[in-house]
Amino acid sequence: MNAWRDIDGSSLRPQDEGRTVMLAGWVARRRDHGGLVFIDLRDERGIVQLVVNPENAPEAASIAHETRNEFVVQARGRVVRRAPETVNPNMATGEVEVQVDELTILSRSTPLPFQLDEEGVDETLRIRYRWLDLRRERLQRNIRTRAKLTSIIRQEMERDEFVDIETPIMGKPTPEGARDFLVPTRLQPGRFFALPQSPQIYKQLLVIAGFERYYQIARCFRDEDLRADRLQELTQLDVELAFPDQDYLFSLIERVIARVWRETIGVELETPFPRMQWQEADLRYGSDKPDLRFGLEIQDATALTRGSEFGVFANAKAVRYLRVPRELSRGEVQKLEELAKSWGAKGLAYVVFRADGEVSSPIAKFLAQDVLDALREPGTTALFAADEPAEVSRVLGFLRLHLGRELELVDETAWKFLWVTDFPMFKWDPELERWDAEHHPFTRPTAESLPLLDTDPGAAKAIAYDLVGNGLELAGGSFRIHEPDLQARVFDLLKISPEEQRSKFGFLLDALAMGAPPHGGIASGIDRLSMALLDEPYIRDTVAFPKNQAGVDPMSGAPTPVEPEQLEELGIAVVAEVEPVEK
RNA sequence: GGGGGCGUAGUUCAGUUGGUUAGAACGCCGGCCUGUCACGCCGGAGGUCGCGGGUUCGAGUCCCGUCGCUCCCGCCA
Repeated sequence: MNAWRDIDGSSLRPQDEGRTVMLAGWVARRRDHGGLVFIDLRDERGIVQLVVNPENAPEAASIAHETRNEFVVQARGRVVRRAPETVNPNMATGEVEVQVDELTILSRSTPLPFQLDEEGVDETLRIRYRWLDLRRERLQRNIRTRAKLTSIIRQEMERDEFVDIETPIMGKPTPEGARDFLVPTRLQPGRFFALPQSPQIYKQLLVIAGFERYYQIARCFRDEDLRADRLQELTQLDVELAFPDQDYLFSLIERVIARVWRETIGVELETPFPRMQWQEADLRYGSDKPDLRFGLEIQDATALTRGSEFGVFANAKAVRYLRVPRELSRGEVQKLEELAKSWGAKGLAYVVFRADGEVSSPIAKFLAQDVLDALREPGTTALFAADEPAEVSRVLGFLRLHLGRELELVDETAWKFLWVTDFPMFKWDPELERWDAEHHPFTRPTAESLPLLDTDPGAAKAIAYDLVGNGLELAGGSFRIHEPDLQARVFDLLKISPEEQRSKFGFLLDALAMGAPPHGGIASGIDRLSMALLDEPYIRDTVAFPKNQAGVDPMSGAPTPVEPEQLEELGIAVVAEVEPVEK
């Protein structure tokens, strides 16, 4: 517990008895008793109790009945040591109280729209009155810890001589990736800047420009749907360096994270973090960000069920299963199947191996005895997905996470970090009938994968990596292509025409052609890192002024319609139906 | 774009198979008590049950629509 301090910054301690002090803060609680008024005064460091004789300070009595309102008062008084028997160890107020000689109300408060000690308050209300919500202890902790986090990041980055360089917020729309937020401009009516989804191209240009070690704590914007762990406006540590070395880059990030964990929450992380290739993560966990706080790994049964009479198994490219360490009821499995279907599964086959040796399953009769024997593990349920390998991975990956939570398999006390490496270069987009960059179009293929770009792009691997912590993607990066001809080949694969390449990335291609060193980097979402660090289920509570899930700020009302004159200047006509501007 | 959950007092919530005047706690207002600290005691104000429509003798409750919030899928290089 931090000590309460005098307005001059010195601490208040029992040995200060008799000292005259001046205090200012919020009234957290007040009571009156024995002709005295007791006020719990709160500042950012803690709570101290003021004892006021209303004869000395009539203002204290005037706030007598409003027990929850947040008055701001200033008080002058003497420090009094409290008799040990009068100190309630459960109470926030400590060994010291202040006998007040003079009390001034600096600021009054209306009744609050919600109480600060109440849980589960409607989020719209919390964001609308964010200045109140932020007074809560948990939010104070979150925002202050986040500040500590960015401070440590800067110290560590600068220790390794990375240079902090700002890049434009108003830039060029990006054809790949997320939807852009657009910014019109009066000087060029009808044209738009885009807010950066990341400073990707700028950071490459900076390294090409001779800043061999660049970093920035950058704002990024993506006009996509929000989630409990996703914001539209996010902050990331952005890092790029020339002549990159993956081991160095990993150790740099590990050093930052280990120090943050140690100095903010007192947790000693073991470094270096383990590494796992993407393919292994996909097979064992059905995810590129596996949560290693529990087992329940995906098992393969493709070969085993190849000759099965069960057509779904016999014909599927992949048959895999999760072994649930329980005998699930039919109702439970049905619920799981519905979930699996909502994730795109065609069905969910299951076999319950009862503790007594019995097998209960609608598909058991189609499975040969030796197959059942091979799978048998009494007291468990095997849940099967059979489909294309990618589909099976996806569905079982979701199912694994769901079961981990549902069956409380997750070790909530654990910190499980790992690097996922060797991502594929591309994934096939069946709708657009073209390859899509798994990471981004500037990602460097591994040397071994270069020949595959022509023969089998789907098998090509990238020098790309993610840092995963407790199932959250906490950082991601890659080495970049620094040869213009290789970059053009990758653009070709992504079906970006030469004309498009020129118009959209001409400046990058030009820069690559003028002596670009090998380079690469990493970016780490500060919001999500804070979320992991603080064990916050909602990323919004790591941000001082978040927007709601609809991307609206209930506090200011933004975004709002604008005056017709403003649109006129910008050369914009709005076709959406919106309420006119509120005056 | 799709699916789930929620919407009742300022706040958090309860509200039975549809049935008198819709409740509790906290907060707020008034009074009392008086070294209190989740203070206590007495009293009071406060509700378009999100909105619209329907079924019914009767709807907070059932049905349809709609809006808002939230969680998830898609999407997020």
